[in-house]
Amino acid sequence: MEVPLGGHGYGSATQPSSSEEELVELRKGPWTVEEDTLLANYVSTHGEGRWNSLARHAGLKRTGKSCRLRWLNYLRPSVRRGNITLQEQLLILELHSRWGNRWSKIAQYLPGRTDNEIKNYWRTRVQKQAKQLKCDVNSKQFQDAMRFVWIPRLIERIQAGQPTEPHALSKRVDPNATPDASASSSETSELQPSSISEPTESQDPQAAQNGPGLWEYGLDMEVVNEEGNMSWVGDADSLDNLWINEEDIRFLQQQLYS
DNA sequence: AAAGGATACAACCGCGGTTTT
DNA sequence: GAAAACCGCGGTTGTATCCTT
Repeated sequence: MEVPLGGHGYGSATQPSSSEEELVELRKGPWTVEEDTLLANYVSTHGEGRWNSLARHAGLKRTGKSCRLRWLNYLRPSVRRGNITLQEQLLILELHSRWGNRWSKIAQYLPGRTDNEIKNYWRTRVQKQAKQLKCDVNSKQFQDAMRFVWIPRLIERIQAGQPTEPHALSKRVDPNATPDASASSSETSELQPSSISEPTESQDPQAAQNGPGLWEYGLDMEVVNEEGNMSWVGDADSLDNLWINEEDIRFLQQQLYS
């Protein structure tokens, strides 16, 4: 499948801005099988790095940046394929709460997953939830919703689908929560309702119309006030116990990659 | 079955930091 | 020490595919 230069809406081919070599039309857009083969063969022989010269010596009419991205996000043998598992979702949520959009740093904790993949996951899944709640993904209320609802539910489902020895994680899960029937599937990328609490009238009816959001996942908190702020049931100290710590992260990584 | 919308993912761009010349 | 080149990161966009109406 040959892709014409400048195709696929990525703009026309560009010229190297600072090269003293003859002007070469650079390709953009999707990579062809031939290009992938060239790149993979070259890297396997000469190793990674020095991407600009690599691109030239490999005979690729691509920028070094493009080659690097293609290798790291797609061709590299260690790239992990398939759905983001529950454990990985949990790690992403947890680590993002600590570091924000430091995708490459987060990716370090998920071997085989690329920063691009994690970033895409965040945008498509997590930001969707925030949108449904009609709040900013970085807002306090959404952070709290993740921290006190989403993450505990994920832990719950991981535990339910993993009949192993109880771990410290389980202590942090809401004891009143009931594992849902679909919890054994680790491939499901969408959260399933477990102990469902119906949205109240004071919650956004539009959000309820838009399908299951965090409200449907057993949100154990008080209603939204006039300012759109949520106040939580329970004191902060007890809720802090729901948070997972470094040990938990190591545990999850062991579960994932052992 | 077709059209339109939503979703997932690959790839580009700009920018800032680091290394090399 | 300065300039150029390189590298990596995060944000954004385009498109193929799936889903809904």
